[in-house]
Amino acid sequence: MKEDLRTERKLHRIEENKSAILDAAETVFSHKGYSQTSVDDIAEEAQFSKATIYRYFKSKDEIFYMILLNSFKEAYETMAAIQRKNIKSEKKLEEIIKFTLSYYEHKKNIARIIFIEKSPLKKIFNIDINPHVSSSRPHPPLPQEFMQCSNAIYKIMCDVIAKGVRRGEFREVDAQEAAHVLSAMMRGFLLQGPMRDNVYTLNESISLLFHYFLNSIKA
Amino acid sequence: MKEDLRTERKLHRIEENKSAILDAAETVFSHKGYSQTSVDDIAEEAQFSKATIYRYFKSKDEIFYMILLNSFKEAYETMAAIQRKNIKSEKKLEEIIKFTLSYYEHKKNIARIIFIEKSPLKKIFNIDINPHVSSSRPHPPLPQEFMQCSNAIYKIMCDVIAKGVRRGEFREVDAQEAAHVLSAMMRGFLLQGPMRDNVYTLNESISLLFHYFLNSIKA
Amino acid sequence: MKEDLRTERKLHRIEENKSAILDAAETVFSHKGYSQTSVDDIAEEAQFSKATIYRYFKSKDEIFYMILLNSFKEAYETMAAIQRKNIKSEKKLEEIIKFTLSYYEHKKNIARIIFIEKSPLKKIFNIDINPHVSSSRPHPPLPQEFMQCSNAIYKIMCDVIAKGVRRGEFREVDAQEAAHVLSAMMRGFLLQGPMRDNVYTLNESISLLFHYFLNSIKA
Amino acid sequence: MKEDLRTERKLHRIEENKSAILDAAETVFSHKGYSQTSVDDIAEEAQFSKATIYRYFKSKDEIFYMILLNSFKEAYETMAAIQRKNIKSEKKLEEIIKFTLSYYEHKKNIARIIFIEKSPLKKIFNIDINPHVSSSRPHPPLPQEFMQCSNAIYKIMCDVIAKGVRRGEFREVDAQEAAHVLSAMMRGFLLQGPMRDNVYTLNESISLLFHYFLNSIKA
DNA sequence: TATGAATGAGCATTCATTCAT
DNA sequence: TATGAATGAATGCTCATTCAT
Repeated sequence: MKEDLRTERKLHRIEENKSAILDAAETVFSHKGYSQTSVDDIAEEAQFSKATIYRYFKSKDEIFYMILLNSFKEAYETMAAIQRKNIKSEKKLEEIIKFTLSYYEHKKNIARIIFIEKSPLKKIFNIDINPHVSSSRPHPPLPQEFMQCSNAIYKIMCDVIAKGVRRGEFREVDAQEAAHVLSAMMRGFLLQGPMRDNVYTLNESISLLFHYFLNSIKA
Repeated sequence: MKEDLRTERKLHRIEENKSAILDAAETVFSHKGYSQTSVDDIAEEAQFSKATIYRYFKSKDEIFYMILLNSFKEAYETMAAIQRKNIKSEKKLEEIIKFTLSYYEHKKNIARIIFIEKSPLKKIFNIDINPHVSSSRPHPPLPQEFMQCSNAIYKIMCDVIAKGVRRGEFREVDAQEAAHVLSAMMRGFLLQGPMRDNVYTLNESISLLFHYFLNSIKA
Repeated sequence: MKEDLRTERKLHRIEENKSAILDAAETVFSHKGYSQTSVDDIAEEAQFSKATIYRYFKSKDEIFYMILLNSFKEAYETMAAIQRKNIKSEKKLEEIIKFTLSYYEHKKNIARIIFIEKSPLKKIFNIDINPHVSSSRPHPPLPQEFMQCSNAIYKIMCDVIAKGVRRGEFREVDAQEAAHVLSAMMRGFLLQGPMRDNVYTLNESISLLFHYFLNSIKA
Repeated sequence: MKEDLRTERKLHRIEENKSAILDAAETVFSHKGYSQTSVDDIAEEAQFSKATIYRYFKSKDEIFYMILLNSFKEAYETMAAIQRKNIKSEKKLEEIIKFTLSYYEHKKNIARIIFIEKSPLKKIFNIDINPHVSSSRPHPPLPQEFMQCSNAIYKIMCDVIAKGVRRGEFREVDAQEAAHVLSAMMRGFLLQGPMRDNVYTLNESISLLFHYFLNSIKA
C-alpha cells in the first residue's frame, strides 16, 4: 500500500516534471524556432539544469516530437468530442474551426515549426536522408503514432463533411477535397508571416474562415 | 568614357555574381532549410569561396532577405501584369492563384522559411527582441522595401476583387476580407506539412482552390 | 612558375601546421593519455584555435592515428636502414633495440596508448563492436596502412634473426618466435607501470635487454 | 554479544557488496577500458544504484584502485606459495610465469589499464601534477599499500632467482636485473597491441617465455 | 578582386559526484 | 541503508564571420 502510494507519487512527479519541461520547451520553441533554441534555453526556462533535461528526454528531437504529439493528441480528442456532439454539421464545422484557430493561437510557432523547419522534420520523420552524418539515431516507432493521429484528425473532418452532405446541409462536394481545402484554409490562417499580422482578431478570423468555407459548400 | 564602360562592365559582373550566389543559395535553402544551410554550402553550390560570398553579401541573413525580396518583386510584377489584363475578374483570380501556386511550387521551402523559421525573421524584421546578444546589427532599411512589396501584392488582390464586385461578377464581399481569405488559402495550400503530401497534383490544387474560393464569393 | 611557387609554399605551410599540431598533440597525449586529452588541450598546446585544429584534422581520432602512423613509419624506415647495413646480425639486433627503446623513450605514453586505451583502438581499428552508438564513422583505409607498417617492422626483425641463424651467429631458433619474444621484451621494457620506474637508465636498459635476449639465442 | 553478531553480519554484507561491485567493475573495465567505463555501467553490471556504488567507494578511482590492489594481493599470495614450494628454482620460475600469464589472461585489460591509461594512474599515485584543477583529493594512504605489494612480488622473483643462482641452477646473474628482465618479458607478453594478436596460444606463450628466459640465465 | 586560413562563440550530449528522502 | 533525482563541468565538433594576402 505504502509502496503503491510512494510509487504513484513518484510517477506523478516524473510526469509533472516532464510536463513542465515540455511546457518550457514549447514556450522557447515558440519564441525562437527549433534550430535557434538550445537545450540550455529550455533548461533555463524550465528552471532545471541541462543535465536534468536529459534525464527526462533523450534528445532535443524527442522533446520537440513530444510537444508535437501531445498537441496533436489533444487536438484529436477535442475534435472527436465535437464530432460526437448531437448538433448540425455546420455547427460542428464552426466548432472545429474555432477550436483549431484558438488552440494554435498560443502554439502558432510550434505549428510553424511543424510546417517549416526542415531539420526536426527530417530527423523525426526520417523523410529525407542527408548524405552527411546523421548522428542521431532514428526514432522509428514515434512517427507512426504521429501519423495515425494526424490521419485521424483528417478523417474526422472528412466524416463531418460527408455527414453534412448526406443530411443535405452541404452540397454534393467530395468530402476529402473539402476537408483538404478546410485544412489548408486553417493552416493558412494560422501561418501568417511576419507582415500583415494581427489585422483581424481571433474571433474575426474564425468568423471569416467559417463563413467563406461554409459559403462554398453549403447546399 | 572608357571609365564608364569599365565601370559598367564591372557593375554588370557584380550583379551577375550576386545573382549566381542568390540562385545557389535559393537551391540550398530550399533543400535544407535556413538553419541547416551553412554559408559553406552556399559557397560550394555557387562555386565561390566563402569569403567571396561575404564580399557580395553582409551576412547569411542578407542573402536570405534578398532571395525573399526578389521573389516578392517578381510575384508583384507578374500580378500587376495580370491585373492590367483585359479579362474578367474571375479569370484574373484564377491566374493569380495559378501563378502563386506554380511559382512557389519550386520555392516551397523558401516560402516555408518565410513563414516559419523565426531566426531570419527576427533578424531581418527586428520584430522580436531576443534577450541575448543580438550580434547582427539591424537591417533598418531592408524590411521597408519588403513590406511595400508585400502590401502592393495584397493591394492588387484587393483591387481585383473589388473590381469584380463592382462589375457584378462577385457578390458584395469586403474586398480586404476576401483578399485576406484568398491569401490564407494559397498559403495553406503551399505550406503542407510532412504528412499528407502530394495528395493532389499542382493542377488539381489550383482548380480546387480556385473553385472553392470562387464559389464563396461569386454573385 | 609563380603559381607553382605559391602553391608549393602554401602546401608547405599546411604541412608545417599539420606537423605542429601533431607535435603538440603528441606532447599532450603523452602527458595525459588519449581519453583525458581534450581537443582544447591540443589547440592550446599548438597555439591554434580549436576550430583551426579541425581545419587540419577531421577528428581527435584522426590526430591520434596520424601520430601513430608517423611514428611507425619512422620506426620502419630506421629499422630498414639498420637491416641494410653491412654489419653482423648481432650488431643489427643491438641497434634495433637501441633505436626502439630510445625512440619510444619520449613517446612512451604514446606507446602506452597504443597498447592500452580501448577507445582509440576500437575506433581506429574497428576491432571491437560496441553495442552503443558508434557515432564516428570508421576510418576504413587508414588501419590498413598502419597494419602494413606494423607487419613490415615485424618482418624486418624476423629477417635479421633468420639471417643470423643462417650465418651461424645464432642458434637454430624459429625466427618468428624469436622476433615475437624480442618484441615482447622491448614492449615490456617500454611499458613500465608507475611503480619501479627509472630503476635503470636508458643505456642500462638497452644493454640489459640486448644481453638477455642475445644470450638466449646466440649459437 | 547480540550486537557483535549483528555487526559482524553487517560487516559481512558490506564486504560481500563491495566484492560484488568490484567484480562487476572489473568486468566492465576489462571490456571497455577505464575512461570509457562510466559509473553507471558499473552500477548496472553490479545491479546496484549508482548512489549505492558511492556508498561503498569514494570514487571511480578508488574502485579501480581496489581492483588493482586485490589482483596484486592475490598475485602476491600465489607467488609466495610458489616460493615456499619444495621444488627446483627452474620449476618455480615456470610456475610464476604460468601463473602470471594465465592470471592476467582474463584481466588483460585491467593490466593494460595499469600500464597505460594515465588518468587513473595520476590520480591514484599522484605522480604527475596536472596544471589544471585536480578536483579529486589525493589518496595518500592507498598507493603505499600498493607499492608494498608490488615490491613484495618483485622481491619474490629476485629471491627465487637468487636461490637458483646459489644452488647453481642459474649462472651468476644479478638477481635484480634478471627479475627486472623477467617482469618486462611477462609484461610484454601480456600487453600485446591490437595487431598480431592471438598468434600464440596461452600455453605456447608460457613455454616460449619460459624457455627464452631460462636459456638466458641457466648455468 | 578573390580566397585560404583562422577563430570566438555556441551546441548537443555525457558523466562523476552530491543530495534528499 | 539504498536510491532516484539533480547538476556543474566538460567535450567533441560546427559555423558565421573576419582577416591577411
